[in-house]
Amino acid sequence: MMSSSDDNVALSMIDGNIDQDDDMPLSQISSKSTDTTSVDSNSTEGQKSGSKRKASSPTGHKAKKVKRSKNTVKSESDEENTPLASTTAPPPKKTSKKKSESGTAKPRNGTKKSKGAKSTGSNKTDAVKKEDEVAKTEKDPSSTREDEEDEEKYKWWEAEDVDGEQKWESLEHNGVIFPPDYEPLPSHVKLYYDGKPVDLPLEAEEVAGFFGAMAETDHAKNPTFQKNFFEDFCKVLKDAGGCNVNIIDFHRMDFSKMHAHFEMLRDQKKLLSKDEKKAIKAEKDKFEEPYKTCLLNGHKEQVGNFRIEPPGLFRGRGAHPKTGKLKRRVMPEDVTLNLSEGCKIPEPPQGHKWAEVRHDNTVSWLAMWKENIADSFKYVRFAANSSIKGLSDFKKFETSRKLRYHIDEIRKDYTKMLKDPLMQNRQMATACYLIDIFALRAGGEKGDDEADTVGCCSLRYEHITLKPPNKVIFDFLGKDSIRFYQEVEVEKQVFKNLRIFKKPPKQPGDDLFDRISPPLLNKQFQNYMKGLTAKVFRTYNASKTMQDQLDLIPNEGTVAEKVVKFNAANRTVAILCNHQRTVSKTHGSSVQKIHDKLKELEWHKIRTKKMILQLEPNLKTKDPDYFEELDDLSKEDTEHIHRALIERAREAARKRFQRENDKLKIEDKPLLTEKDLEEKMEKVNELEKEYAEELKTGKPQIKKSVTVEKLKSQVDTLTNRILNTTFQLKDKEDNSEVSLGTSKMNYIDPRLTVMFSKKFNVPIEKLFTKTLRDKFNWAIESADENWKF
DNA sequence: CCCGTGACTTAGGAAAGGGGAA
DNA sequence: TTCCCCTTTCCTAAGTCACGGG
Repeated sequence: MMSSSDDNVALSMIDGNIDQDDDMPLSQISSKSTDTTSVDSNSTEGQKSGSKRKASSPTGHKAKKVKRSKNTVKSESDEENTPLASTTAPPPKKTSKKKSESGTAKPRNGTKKSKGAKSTGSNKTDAVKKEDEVAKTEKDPSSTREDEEDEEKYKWWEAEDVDGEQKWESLEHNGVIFPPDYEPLPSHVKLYYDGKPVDLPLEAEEVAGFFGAMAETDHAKNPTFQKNFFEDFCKVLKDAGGCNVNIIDFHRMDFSKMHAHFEMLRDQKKLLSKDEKKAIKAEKDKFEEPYKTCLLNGHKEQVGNFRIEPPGLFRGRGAHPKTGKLKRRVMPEDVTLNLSEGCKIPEPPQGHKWAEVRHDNTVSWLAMWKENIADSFKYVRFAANSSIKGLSDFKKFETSRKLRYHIDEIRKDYTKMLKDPLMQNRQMATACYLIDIFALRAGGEKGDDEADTVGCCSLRYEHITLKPPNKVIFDFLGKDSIRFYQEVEVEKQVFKNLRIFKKPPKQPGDDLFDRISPPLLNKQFQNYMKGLTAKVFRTYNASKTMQDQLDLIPNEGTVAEKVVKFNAANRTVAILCNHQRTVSKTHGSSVQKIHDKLKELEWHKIRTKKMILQLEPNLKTKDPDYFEELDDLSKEDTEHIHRALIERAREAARKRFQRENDKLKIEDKPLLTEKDLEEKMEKVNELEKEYAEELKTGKPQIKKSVTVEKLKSQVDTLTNRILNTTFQLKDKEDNSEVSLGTSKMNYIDPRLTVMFSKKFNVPIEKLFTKTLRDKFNWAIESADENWKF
């Protein structure tokens, strides 16, 4: 499928003379140093040339990653870096913000009015405002900060900025919650092997149980998952002393009894009465209370994940080589706490001790442990509504917002650099283009023991297909193994470059961008603006897109309509960022259901109109438009609807019968008999006959009491419902595989949403859920209807 | 100067909750 | 009022990126 013809031949030379060798994939160059500078990499070359990655499978999956040595091309330094470098015109003003000035300083321009006025008195010296470009004039007496400890939320954005390096002054918390100890299964619930019950030691039973609980999931059917699980299970079993059966083959194990047991437990839980559930919840809440919050600089703040992750089987996403491995139980001895020196240290669980207690105020985690799958750290952190998270979120958006002062120049520069004679620079420019235009992620290198996913810099030969004159088809798995598939048109020069990046001897499995890497890219970006990295482009372009989309919405219509339009704008952003969700298993049927409902509503409406005509036949000539749709439904459709209605009526009758009987049984009264049921059914049968007749004559029966007025109002109601349902259907289909939440939560500057809410008079509750309102409280309180990204 | 480590953001799916239709 | 489905929240995996030490 990689149509080689297009890709490989005739690489029209780019303008400028390009050193032949410069075009050679790095991995092929052996000792010559082409890039003027460098490539003195000979040292490393040896290994490289031999080890180039090959596609290991027809599908083009990588075989193994070889570290590439980046040294090689060192930055062509400076001067020939026309680059993306420097010259950058400094943005207007803006000098102010450096973090360095902790405290004091700054409120450059003030605030937007009013809002602030509410409780706290107004002046926000705050970080938020201070950044505000809108030069409003009010000055701002450096404010008095309130010290009240009001338990109501501490408004960090109205306080002085805090310096960057240090994350907190004081931090006090109650530690973490450990998962409950393993509870052995009842003795009759067992794993079976070759049909025989297995007596497992507790440690192994627990692991078997992890699998048993998920026996019916897709994970459990995945061979890699099974293999990894089985290896770890066998190891645990062996370490625990083995069991009565010699277990050597995963497929001879039978988890069905275990699985049934867990299902039963779940059902049981579901069956608890409302009160019981409530009581359990209350107890749980009470227990968790102390862990939910902590004291940060004297202010109460929420903790995010205060629960240590329970043991289980690792559920990797996509084709993860380690999926199914045992995630071992985390003990207090694995956990490092971080809090203020001198404050009370939370007690570790009975008989245990903490791995370490640290007092590092340059980090923002409360506790940490090492996880055994990827050997990386897990952290207990503040919740999204905390000041620490809020501040860094705010900074993130401010940084991306500043990109607007540089974006023109950046675009100009990379466009120019697309033709640079130096291969590395062309790669750099092309990558910038892709990141900027298609919102690709940076794409760092990944290991063999991770899922094979890519971003910009790690794109490989097989991930793009070129169709002259300038069409590119991207098809690769990105973060979370979500597919990125797009057929797009690109700048002529980008197309040429990509073709060169695929030039032989490159082949499937090879990196397109073999001379650059995210760090290199980011280093260039820093030349334009402090804090500028690849990911900032995603934030910038997402928020910019949102702003532009919102600007197109007319300020009219009902709240519901405006919300729909807002969501449409949101959707544009989500599509830009490729935020997907798997269509729910029930999606197809639920769409079908809405279709059916729609048909039924139409039928109902037509039928009602027919009734009107029966009452007053001359209306048809008076208002032909109104009765135009009378023949819209085919006989088959009508019949189909009739049948569905009848069937539903029967079903309902049966259910009602059942329910009544259940009730009578409890009350110990005589039950209804089959005959009673038949009676009920008889009514339905009559209806059926009525419909059959109606189908023949086309004339519905009319009850005595109806009037034309009543019928007309029924028609109106139906018309409305049809309209609403149609909208609902469209929304559902448009949204079926797009996830709006991720962009709303991470990419769209929340002040845009707040601006929309205020300007369009849409209650913020319609746009932000409770959690998002908490998380973005700073935005809600600081942006007004004129705010601009 | 790497390159591994550490810390932090971003991400989709599962579970829980809640509100509307029957 | 119950039940079901959609929305929200929880969970934790999977990215990005800076930095420090050999």
